[in-house]
Amino acid sequence: MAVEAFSKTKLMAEVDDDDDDMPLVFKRSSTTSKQNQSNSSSQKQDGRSGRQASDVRSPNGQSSSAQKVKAGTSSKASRAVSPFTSPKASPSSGRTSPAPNSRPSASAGNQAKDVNQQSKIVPNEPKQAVEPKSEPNDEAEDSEDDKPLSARLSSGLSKSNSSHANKVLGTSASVQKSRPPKKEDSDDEIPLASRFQLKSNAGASTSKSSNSEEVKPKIRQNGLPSTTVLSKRPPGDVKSAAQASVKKPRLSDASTPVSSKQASVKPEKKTEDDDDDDDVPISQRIKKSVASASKLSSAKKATKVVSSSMKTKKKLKKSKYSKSSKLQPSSGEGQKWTTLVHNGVIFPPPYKPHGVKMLYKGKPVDLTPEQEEVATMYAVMLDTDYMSKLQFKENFMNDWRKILGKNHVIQNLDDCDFTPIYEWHQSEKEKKKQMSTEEKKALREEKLKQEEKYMWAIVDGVKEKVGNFRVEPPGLFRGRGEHPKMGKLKRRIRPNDITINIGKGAPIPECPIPGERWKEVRHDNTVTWLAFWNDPINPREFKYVFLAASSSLKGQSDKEKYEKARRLKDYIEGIRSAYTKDFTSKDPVKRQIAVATYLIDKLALRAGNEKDDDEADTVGCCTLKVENVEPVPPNILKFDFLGKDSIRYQNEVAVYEPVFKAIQLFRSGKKGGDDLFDKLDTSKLNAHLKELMPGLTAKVFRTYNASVTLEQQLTKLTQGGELAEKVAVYNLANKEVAIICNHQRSVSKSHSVQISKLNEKIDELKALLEEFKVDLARAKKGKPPLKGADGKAKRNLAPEALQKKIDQTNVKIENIERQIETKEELKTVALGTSKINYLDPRITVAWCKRHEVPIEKMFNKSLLAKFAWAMDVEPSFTF
DNA sequence: TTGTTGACTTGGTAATACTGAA
DNA sequence: TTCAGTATTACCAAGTCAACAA
Repeated sequence: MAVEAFSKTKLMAEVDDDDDDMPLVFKRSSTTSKQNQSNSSSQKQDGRSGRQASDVRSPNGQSSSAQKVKAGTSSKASRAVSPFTSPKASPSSGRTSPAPNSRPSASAGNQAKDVNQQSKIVPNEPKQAVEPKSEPNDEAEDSEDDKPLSARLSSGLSKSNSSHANKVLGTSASVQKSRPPKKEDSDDEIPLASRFQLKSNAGASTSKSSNSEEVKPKIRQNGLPSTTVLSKRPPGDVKSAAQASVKKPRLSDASTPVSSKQASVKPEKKTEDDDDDDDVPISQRIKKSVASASKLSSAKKATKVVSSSMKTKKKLKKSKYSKSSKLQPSSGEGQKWTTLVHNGVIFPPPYKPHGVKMLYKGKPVDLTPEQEEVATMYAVMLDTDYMSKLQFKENFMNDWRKILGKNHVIQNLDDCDFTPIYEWHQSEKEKKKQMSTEEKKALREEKLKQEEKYMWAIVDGVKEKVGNFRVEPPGLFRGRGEHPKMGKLKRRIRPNDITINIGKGAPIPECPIPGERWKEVRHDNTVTWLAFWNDPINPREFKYVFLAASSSLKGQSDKEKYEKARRLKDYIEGIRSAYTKDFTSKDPVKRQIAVATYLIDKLALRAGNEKDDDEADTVGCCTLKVENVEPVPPNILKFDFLGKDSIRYQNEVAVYEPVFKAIQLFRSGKKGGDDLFDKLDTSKLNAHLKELMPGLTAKVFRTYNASVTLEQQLTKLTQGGELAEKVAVYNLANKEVAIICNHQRSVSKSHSVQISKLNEKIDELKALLEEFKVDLARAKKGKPPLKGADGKAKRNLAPEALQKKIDQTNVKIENIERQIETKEELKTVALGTSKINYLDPRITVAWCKRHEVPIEKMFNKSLLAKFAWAMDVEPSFTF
């Protein structure tokens, strides 16, 4: 609901009126529709124990050590079922052994195995790469739990469409020069993952919606066109926002006008591959490949439209909107807001000493409140996996020692016993849990009362939720993977660490700690943060306070992200043709760029920025090490590395021969820890991508592939039926995306218990079933039923009634079995991440509208708020 | 040209809230 | 009403990427 324009001097608390209880959705309902219309060597191969709890995510809760067991331990390797691979596989490629224990005794299909077990692909005929030979999928029924997520995707798919699943991981553009891709054949818009199964559905999607936003001026929610976004000012720079407007525009920004040089022609359809034109920039080559002059002219037209729209913007600014009494957002270049009012941040309460004494060499020790606070931070982590990490303990002790002082009795962590504090903490937790509902409610209300004023900001007169208004409390740094700084003390943040960003003329938030003051107050309207402080663990980095995901600012940027990914669809064919050609380029840089782009496109790998020594040793595409990619002749690449958050990525893919050879070449003469792409980094790669499409960066491919996959899966799998079936279809499609993106989660602690319980239920039902069968046989002979297990006599039922009971019990058993199956399948797959970050919500909304599925079934309250901008999309929308 | 910095997005897990069966 | 299982939210770590500085 829109909030009236608000006096800057008014206190925030005053506007926290009734509408607080209103749903956050459609806050600016009057304008949302407008929006929619417009617009290393040290990386151990085996010891990847990075994660806490289940460092290397095991699907069955087994420890990472179990996963260290490598090739040859698996009795039966899983089949090549990667979305990008052929299902044809040979045995014994398993890198890790299946879980030796803790498996539920479910049916074979449900049995949990090691998620990291490898899949293997049998090569295709290189020249027939697009249509490789179909191979029998003789082990398709195998459990998939032991496969990497990426390898699991197409197992289900291959069952339905094995011939497609047999494709080599490749570009849709044929590698054969003489065979230009035919439009009707081309499924370039679809990631390979989806293409395997979706080809048959080509054309099934509805017509593209009228969302041709690229050529329209971007409209902000207030109806004003936004203008080119400029660079941001570093926090250290205290220049005014006005000064910021002289900075050069960001090339990547979607709103940046396309320069004539940059405006790469949409490479819709290629005629024939030219001769080797390695020396010609790819963008030029794409242009060259454009089939007709008409397309060229249309591209020019598009550029013109963009520029004319820019003119329109200027006109609008001058005529209509500049007269407004209130400055409009986007009225300045790079400007994110015009007025910004908020109340700053809330600090965690000061430490309250508990007085519980820890033991040192068996004796209680007196600690000062400060020393006790740090000891408590450690004590509360006694039941975590960090306790098994030497680095954590060492870092903790080093920092604690500084607080204890040189001559303190405590000298050695091994002699410390934190159990009394741990137990005190547990009992406090328990007490809290035992509180009555009323007490809990009262506490909640008290907290809300204290925090209420920090929860909201007024941005350009509209009340918006603030995301993280609470300052991070002190604690021990919980770095993921083998983070070198884990266990270090994250000191308490004070007001004089914090820089506030607020509108000029807005009341400066009162510092909540008496006698202290903010470090700095700025009025920078080119950024969206409300406050920041330096990260105590890595002082060169910052912690920001932003608006919540439901805010218009975030929504706008979200929408731009998806629109950019959507634009990639128009360029993808040319991009794929271009990199395919460069696989064999004489220029080693071009060759590396081509192969890297291919991997990013096909495997949804992250870009892979360089990392410092004081960070966990993880990699992305550009930082892959030689040891992370093993070529297995004739054309298999075996990937094994730790990606973001130290999550292991394992996959085996069949690739085109030129890619395979290129990888072999990149590896030659290098050691395991050397960079595979030694002539490449993310900035070079992204600079190259921008030549192909304005604003294109590596991460756009992830969004693109995820959204395309979702759409294609939904199209393919939706077959009507009950609501529950449709929901299941959506979740299945969501799962495919999560697998492509390698979104893993650790198996919940209660998973095996839950499975056991379900199995017990099945056993009970089966026993019952047997009884019914006996009774039925007797009833048919006119005999009474036998006594029940409890010894009591049973009712004499007619054979028909007994048959009905048998049928009902069978249905119950089937349902539970399905439940087990779903639980097993999803136990290591995180569906939420892709939904929040990668799937264009308009695909979901449009699908829901087409199939009469309530959107609430797909999006929870916060997602509905986050995606408010997508809610009025036409049912015919296609990505 | 390369390295650094700043701003923002992405991502998994712990904590908390909710829900339905016993 | 309790409790277990599930869903949601909060938290904060860890990425990406563009601008800027050297």
